[in-house]
Amino acid sequence: MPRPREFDETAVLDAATTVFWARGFKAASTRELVEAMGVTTASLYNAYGDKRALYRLVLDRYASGALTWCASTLDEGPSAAAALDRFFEALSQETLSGEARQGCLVVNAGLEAGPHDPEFQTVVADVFSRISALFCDCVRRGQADGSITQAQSAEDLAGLLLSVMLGLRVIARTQPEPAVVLGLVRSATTVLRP
Amino acid sequence: MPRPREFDETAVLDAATTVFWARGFKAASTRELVEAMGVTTASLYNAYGDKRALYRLVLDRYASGALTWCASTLDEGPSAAAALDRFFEALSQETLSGEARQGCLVVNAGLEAGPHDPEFQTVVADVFSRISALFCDCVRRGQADGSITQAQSAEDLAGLLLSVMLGLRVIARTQPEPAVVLGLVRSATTVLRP
DNA sequence: TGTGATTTAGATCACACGCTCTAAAACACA
DNA sequence: TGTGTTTTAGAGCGTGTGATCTAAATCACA
Repeated sequence: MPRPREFDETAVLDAATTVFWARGFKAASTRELVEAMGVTTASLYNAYGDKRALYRLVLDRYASGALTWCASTLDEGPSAAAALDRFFEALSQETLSGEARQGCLVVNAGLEAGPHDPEFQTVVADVFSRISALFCDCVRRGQADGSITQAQSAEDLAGLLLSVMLGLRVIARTQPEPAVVLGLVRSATTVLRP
Repeated sequence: MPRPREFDETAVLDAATTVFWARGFKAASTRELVEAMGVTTASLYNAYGDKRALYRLVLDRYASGALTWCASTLDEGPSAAAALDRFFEALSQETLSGEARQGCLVVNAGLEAGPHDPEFQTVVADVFSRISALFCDCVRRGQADGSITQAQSAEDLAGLLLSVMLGLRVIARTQPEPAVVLGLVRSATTVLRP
C-alpha cells in the first residue's frame, strides 16, 4: 500500500559517498548532500534517519566493496608475490590518477573520528584488521610457494603491508610526486622477495 | 606604552594544540578553544586573527617541533640503522601509550583538508617531503657505513619509511593491538638490513 | 473508485557557530 | 599623576547548521 520510493537507492548512495569522501563527515552539509543526491531533505531524513546514520551506511557500503576488492585481488595471479605486486600497482595507479586524490573513505573516517566517537573507531579498526588478515593469508601462501621471504613472520609482514597501504592513502590526499609513490611501492614489493 | 598581554603565549598555544589535535580543525569550536586556553574570545581574535590563523600557527609550531625531533633522532646512535631503530621504537612507544592516541597533528590536518584547501595541503605536503629527505639522508649514511642494504635506492627506501610512519600514525588513532604495532615496526627495521 | 499509508515539496525551527562590539581595566611613558 | 594605547570582559550579532513540520501528490490495495 505504501507509495514506492521515486529515487534509485544505489545512485543516491553513490552520490552521498562522493560528497562524504571529498568533504568528510563534519564538513559535508545536509544541503550539499541533498543537492548531490537529487533528493529532498525530507526524503533523506525519512529514508536514512539522520546525517550520521547515512554516513554510517555509506561507510559500511564502501568498506564492504573495498574488502571484496582486496580479497579478490590478493587471490589472483600465478603467485602470492605477483598478487601483491598487482595489488600495490593498482593502488599506486589510483593514487596517481588525478581524480581520486581523495585517499580512502575509511582512512579519512578513522582520522576524523579520533578518540571520541568510539563507534566509528570500531568500524575502522575492524576494516583494518580484516585487511591485515587478508595480507597475512597472502604472505603465508607466498612463503609456502616460495615467492615471499621466510625471514620474518607472516604477521609482521602483514602489518608492514597494512601500514604501507595506509601511508599511501594518506599521501594520496596531498599532491604526491609520481616518482615518490612509484618508488615506495617498488620498495615495498621488492622487500618481500626471498 | 601598550598594556602587556596577561597570558603565557606558550601555554596558551599548547592548550590550543591539544584541542585541535584531539578534535580536528572543523570540530574544534571557538568556545572549546577559549575555555581550554583560559583566554577570552576577544583576546584570542585580537592576538591571533581568526580560528583558521590560529590553527595554522599551531600546525606550524607542531611541525617545526616534529621536524626537529626527527632530525636529531635520525642523527644519533652508532650507525644509521641504529638511529632508525630508535626512531621507530620511539614512534611505536608513542603510538601505544594510551594518552597519545591522537596520531600526528600534521597527518590529521592533511586528511581533514583534502583536495579543497590547497593552503593546508601544501603545508602538509611540505612537511612530508622534509621528513622524507631526512629519511633519505639517513638511509644513504647507512648504505655508506654498511648498516643498511644497498639492494634498493635510498629514495625508494625513504619513501617506504615515510609511508610506514604515516601508516603508523593512522593506526595510532584507532585502538591498535600492541602486537601489531610492534610487529610492523620490527618488520620495517629488519627489512632495511643488508 | 475509494481508502489509507507514504512519499514528496519546501518553508521553517531552534541552535551552535565564528566573530565583533562596547566598555572598563591596566599598564608604559611623560 | 595624567595620557594614550591595548588589553580584558562578556553580551550579542548574523549566518549556516541539522533537523522538522504541514500539506499536497502518489500509488497499492479493497
